[in-house]
Amino acid sequence: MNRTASIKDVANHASVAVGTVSNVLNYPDRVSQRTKERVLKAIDELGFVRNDAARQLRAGHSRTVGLIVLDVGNPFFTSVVRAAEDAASVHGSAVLLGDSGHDAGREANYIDLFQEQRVQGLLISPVGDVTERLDLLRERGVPTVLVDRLADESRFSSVSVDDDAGGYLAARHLLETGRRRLAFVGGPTSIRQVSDRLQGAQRAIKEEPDATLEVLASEGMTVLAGRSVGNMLVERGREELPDGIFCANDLLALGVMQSLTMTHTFRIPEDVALIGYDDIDFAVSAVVPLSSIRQPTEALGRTAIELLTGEVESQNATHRAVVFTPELVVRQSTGKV
Amino acid sequence: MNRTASIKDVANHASVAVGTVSNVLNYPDRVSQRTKERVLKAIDELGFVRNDAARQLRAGHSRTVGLIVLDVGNPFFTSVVRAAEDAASVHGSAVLLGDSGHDAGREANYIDLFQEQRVQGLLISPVGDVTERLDLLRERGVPTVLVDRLADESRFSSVSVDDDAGGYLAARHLLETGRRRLAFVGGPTSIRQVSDRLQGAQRAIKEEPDATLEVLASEGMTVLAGRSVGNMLVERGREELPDGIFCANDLLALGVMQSLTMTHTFRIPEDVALIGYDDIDFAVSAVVPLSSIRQPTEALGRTAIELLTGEVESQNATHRAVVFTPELVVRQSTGKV
DNA sequence: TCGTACCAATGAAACGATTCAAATATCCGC
DNA sequence: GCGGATATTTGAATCGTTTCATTGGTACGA
Repeated sequence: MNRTASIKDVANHASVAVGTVSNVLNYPDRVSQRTKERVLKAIDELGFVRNDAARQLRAGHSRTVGLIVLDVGNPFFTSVVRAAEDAASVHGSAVLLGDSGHDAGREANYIDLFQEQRVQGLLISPVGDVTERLDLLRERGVPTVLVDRLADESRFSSVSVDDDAGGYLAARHLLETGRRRLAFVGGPTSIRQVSDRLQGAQRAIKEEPDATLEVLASEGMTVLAGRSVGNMLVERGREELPDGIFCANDLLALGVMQSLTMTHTFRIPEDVALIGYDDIDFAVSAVVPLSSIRQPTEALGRTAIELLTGEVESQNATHRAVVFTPELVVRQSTGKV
Repeated sequence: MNRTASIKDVANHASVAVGTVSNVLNYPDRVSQRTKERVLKAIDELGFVRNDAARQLRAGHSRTVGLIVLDVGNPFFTSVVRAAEDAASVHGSAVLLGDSGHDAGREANYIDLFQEQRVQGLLISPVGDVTERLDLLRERGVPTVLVDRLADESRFSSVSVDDDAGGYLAARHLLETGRRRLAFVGGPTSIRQVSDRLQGAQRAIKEEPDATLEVLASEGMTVLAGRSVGNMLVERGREELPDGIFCANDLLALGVMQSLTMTHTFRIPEDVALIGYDDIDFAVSAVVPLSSIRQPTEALGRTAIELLTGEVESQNATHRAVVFTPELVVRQSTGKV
């Protein structure tokens, strides 16, 4: 088997020194036209491909950035990943993607792997409290940016989305379309996102003296959990029904929608308005297109890379915690009555 | 800034030779207990982390495998990726993931990147016809396995799922539950998956003399496309309605289901049975839980890695095209009447 | 005491790229 | 045709690891 050609083989084949070949690759202007052509021809004929390991050994660092997310299957992260890849490629870096799947062990494996790869920096949506691990990384010169988690600015930079603001936005929208007896569906409240969104909603309610907010705890954040909450509402009957429902994510909202429409008891949005959170692809193609709160995932990914690049370039850059504000997407499910 | 410690620093700190440190790392049995302890202590104190670039430069190859998929957001691929990662880690390799997003340019970038990284091999779900590119790779000693595409066994190994068999399975199931006037929804037929699944369905129909299959072309494979087909069926009225519908994917099926149930004109499965394809997460939580055809994604990912590992180890292994058979998942939407 | 095994530890060479000081070639004006 | 400036090319040194032939020690039997 013919081992892949090295820069030395190219140099021999083109009858030049190895340094010249390297210059053709990295500083084409330093090389005369004639020589350049000869070298490029040799590269082509031998099918030469740079060996990144040697490059990076000499350079002392790689041109890659590590990114560890909780779940690549989650559209939220998929979108963040894509934006990060695009932003990184602008800086001439590639992204090494790791999926921890909410598993601290897998997460640790990726951190180790990325350290061995000498990534320039790490973007991580951490499973639990890994700040100690990350402190260690930082001491070793691997800057880290937390994704979708607010960080103590004295230690790390971070990019996150303001869930309280999102909750406010959703509730405020229901109020502005004339609803007064609101309900919040979500759970368990131990999930930070759930409690923050609820808190935002409560803040909006306080601004309207005649408005009320009832909290309906769900068992998880799935379609089925939403459906059982919905069934419960249907049994209550028209008198007791809220006129606006805010679900902590779109899956719950779709479940609630199924219960309400399936039994033909209530109409959306005439009898009750419904709004979700996350703006997943399905929201637009629900039976009644679902209003939702969209998170600026592209901005998250892009900004994460930019913060990281900043820290890579100047070692003692101060850290920044960037918080994005989500956006209201109005569809038929919260239409005016 | 204190540069990360090298094996040389560890050797000095522990007063041993570099070779000994290397042995502690790679062949612990060759080193005496006392020395091993001293070295490990030094490693710990200096926070030494292996430099993978140097390792791989010396070794001549990396311990990574490249995997390029069409869309990481697609649950099908997400699952394949996860299985591949797990299988690779058993072999002590890591997976570098690339998302081409159906874009030939991005795909080419990843191929280049992975080649520079000297991946051991490449798993790819190709955008178009990249067999020429891949032939080149093969010549340069980078074995390649095609994923979700049947390959000419004389050139490449591949793992794929038998869509014809899946189509047969779906139609056969409808027939076995007593349906006779079937409809196939899907399009455009230029998509191989669509035509294969249709072909399988037609095969099943031929086995039942009194059964018919009508083909309803859809504009794409989305929920909305399904809904417009569904609306068309509703307008036809009860006389003309098929009693079993097979949709080329679950999104279409969900759209059809919305149309039929939303108008309260027809009941599923009493008036018409409905089956989809892919068994996405949503299938189970549809208004009427959707029967579907599940593809063995874990087996795909695992087998892809195994085929690749085989080719990595013995250069001139013969190629194999492994075709998996999908599986029927019965839920309420095709219940017996 | 010597010879033979065997076990541990050593350290130079190699992997393939980049860098940079030094050597050489080319060009210009006179 | 020359001096000096500039442009091009050269090749040894370097990055951090693994490998492996060699050396140094220790134990044992004769």
